[in-house]
This record gives sequence, C-alpha cells and structure tokens, in this order.
Amino acid sequence: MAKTPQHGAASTTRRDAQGTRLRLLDAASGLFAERGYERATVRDIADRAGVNQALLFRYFGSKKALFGEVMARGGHEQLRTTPAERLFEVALRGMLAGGREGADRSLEVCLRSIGGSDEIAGALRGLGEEYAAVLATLSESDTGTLRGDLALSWLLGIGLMRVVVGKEPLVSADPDTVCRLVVGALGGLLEGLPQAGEAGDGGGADGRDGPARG
Amino acid sequence: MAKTPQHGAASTTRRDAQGTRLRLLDAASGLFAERGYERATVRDIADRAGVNQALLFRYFGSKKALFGEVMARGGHEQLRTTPAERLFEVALRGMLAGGREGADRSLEVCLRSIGGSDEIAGALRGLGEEYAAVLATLSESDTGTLRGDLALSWLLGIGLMRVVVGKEPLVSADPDTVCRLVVGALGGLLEGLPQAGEAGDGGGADGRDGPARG
DNA sequence: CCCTTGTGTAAGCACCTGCTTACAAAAGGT
DNA sequence: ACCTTTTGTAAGCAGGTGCTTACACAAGGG
Repeated sequence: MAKTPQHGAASTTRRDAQGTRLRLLDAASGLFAERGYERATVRDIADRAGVNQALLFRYFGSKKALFGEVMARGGHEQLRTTPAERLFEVALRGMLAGGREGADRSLEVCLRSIGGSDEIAGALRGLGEEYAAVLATLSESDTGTLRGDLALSWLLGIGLMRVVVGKEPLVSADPDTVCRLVVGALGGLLEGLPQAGEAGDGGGADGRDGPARG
Repeated sequence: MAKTPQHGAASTTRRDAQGTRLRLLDAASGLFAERGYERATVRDIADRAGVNQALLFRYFGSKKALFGEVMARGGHEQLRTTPAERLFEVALRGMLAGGREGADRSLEVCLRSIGGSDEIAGALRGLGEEYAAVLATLSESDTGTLRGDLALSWLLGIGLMRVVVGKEPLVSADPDTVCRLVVGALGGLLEGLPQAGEAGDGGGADGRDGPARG
C-alpha cells in the first residue's frame, strides 16, 4: 500500500512523490531525534524511508535543508497551542516523556545535534528565542528576558541529562516529582508560573501523567 | 625556545618528548573546548601543537585516549578543592567566565562534545556523577540525589545556552545577577546552599531573593 | 507508435576522518 | 668513527561523508 499511488486526491503525482517526501521527512525526524544531526547520515535516512538517497537531494537539496524542514514542520505547534503559564510544564513533561508518539521532539533533536555545526546552534537559538520570549512574559521584573533564558536553560539542561547523558536517578525519576521540584523552585524566578499540583492535585502519591492542557 | 631541549631537569629526554606531549595536551584541551570532540580533528590538534599528527598517536594511542587524558588532567581539581556548599556557585561562575585562563573547561568540553559519540556521553556521565553526588549532600530530603541532578542540569543548561547556543541576553548578562537569580531559586531545592550575595552584597534591587520554599 | 515528463535507482566523485607505515635526523654510548 | 635509541616527519590507507551523474522504468500526449 505504500507503493500504490493514490490518485484519488490529485492526479498530479504519478508515482506518489508527495508520499515519498513525507516518508523522508518522517525518517529524518526520527533519526535526527535519535542520533542528532551529524550522526544521522543521509544514507540511513533514505534507508529508513525505503528510498534511494538521491531522492533526498532531489526533494530537499541538501541535508541541512532537510533538517530545516524537519525543524519547521511540527516544531512550533506546542509553542502556539500552549498558554504561556503552562508552556514550561508542558515542554518539561514532553521532554520527560522521551520519544513518545506525537510528542514534539524539536528540543530533543536540538539537544542531540548541538556539536554538529554552527548552523544547528543557530537553529536551536531560533527555537530558544521563541520559547524564552514566551517564558519571559511570566515575570514582570526588568530582568524578565534573562529569567526566561534561565528557565529555558533549566529545561534544556534537564533534557540534556536525561536524553543525552542518561544520568540516574534523573532518567528513571517520576515525571511528576521532577515537575514539582523544578516548577516549585522556578516560582521564585517567574512569578507568573503556577505551582505544579497547586490546582487540583493533592500533591501526594500522584501517578497520573495527564498534564492539564490549558 | 620551543625547540631547545632543556636537559636541566632530567637527561631522559633528548629532544623534549615531554614538552611535546604537553603541547599536544594543551592544544587538545583548547580545541576540544572550542569545537567539541568530533569537530576537533587530530590534524588540527597536531597543527596547533606544532608537531606532526603521528606523534599524537605515538604518545596517546588514539584520539579517544587523548580526550580521556585531557578530561582527567585538570578536570577534578575544582571538585576536590571546593567545599560542597560552594561548588555550585564556583562551577557556575567558571562557566559564566567562559574560556578564561586557568578556568576548568571540563564542563565546557563536555557540552560541546555531546553529540559526538556514546563514549563521550559516558565521560560526561562520569563527571556528572561526581558533581551531582556532591550537590546531593546539600539536601537532606530522600530525593536528595534527584535534587542534585536537577541542580547540575541547570548548571549545564546555562552553560549550553551561553557557550554553545549563544543566547542573548544570557551571554552578556552580569554573572553576579545570574548567580543571584539561580542560586536564589535553587534555595528551595538544596537547603544547604548558601544564598548568593548573602554575606556582603546588598542586592534586592531587582528581585526578591526568597523564593517559595517547597 | 515515439517522445516528453516525472519518479526511482546504482554507481561514482571528491573530500575528510582516524590511524599506520616507512623513513630522516638528533642525541648518546661504546 | 659506528651503531642504537629516541624524536620527528611525509605519505598513504581504509572507511565514511555529502552530493552528483548517468541511466531505467512508469505514465500520458501527439
């Protein structure tokens, strides 16, 4: 079924170029998240997509451009759909959930790609700007942007230790516990940040993983 | 001067092999800190040391072994000479100082080398274990080790944003301000952490120093 | 039918990587 | 002098990288 072109939608594709493009995009997204930019080779990406690597260059031009499309694709949904005061916890929980399905792996991709090249650092800076800008709105201090940067730093640092370094006991720690500790400590930095579990959660032995979606 | 062997100390070296070894070690330390493990090639390291790359392999065996010696050389001085309750601030200030002379760049090297290989992540994990273990002694909670991990995560995250990503305004921010904000917020996590500027700095110009304590 | 256009593939290129080998030159002992 | 050991170098190897080129199918139009 993956090979049969579905001309039901449009007859513009004769052998489903759009589908191949999408498969390449998906394969790249996964491999970038698993290995980072440098260690994910174009051959591996094409292999996972089940096509020849030459198609990758025909459709995207270069590996870097493919990386750009991957980052741009599902990257900012979380940023747009999450209210500011929930953003930190949602992003943190997304990071703690690891490679779960449907989660936004942009931050994970960035973390694993850091050493790759200066352009990758630039991409991370771009994404960071947006996150930090939103987080900065949670403080009315004149050092608000700096506080936003520091909050984002913690978010990335935790992801770093969990996803890349694999430090115990952080990796196996209960996401709720981590959230409570971090958000609690951040309350001193960002006054607009609602304390974790403040709303309806008793704060004791909590096992639920459903973050309140604003 | 660099070429004249100094046989004053010991006549075991005829053309100053020890000196060359040291120059290689210095060059590697600098390049690893600037570019990370992967992007610092053995040719660049040998070039900066002013010798042929073959000597690198004669003296160290492999690039990875050289990396190990670099990490082991000045890596743990800070860890041994700094009391636990001062470690976080000292490490943070070292990170904020950037590539200043004499500073311990081990964490910086780790940050820039993350994506490189699994062994590098292992090295970072090893160094992290030591830092986190010390930081964990600052909390008497049963989640002490987790809190140590979280503190270290923040430290690395800030380094990440400053050194690798180059996020503004964090890069240009006053180290004292950053220290006060971070250490202040961490007070809720690690009870044994002395608040920054408590002794002589009459802060409080921009923000409350007393965060909500757990 | 041929011919054009879009989709896919195999093979190769130029370059870079860590690492090795063969060889030259300095010191020192005898 | 001669020879050995140590220190240094130039050239090369095997493997991997991003990327390109030349070519094989599948459609549709004339």
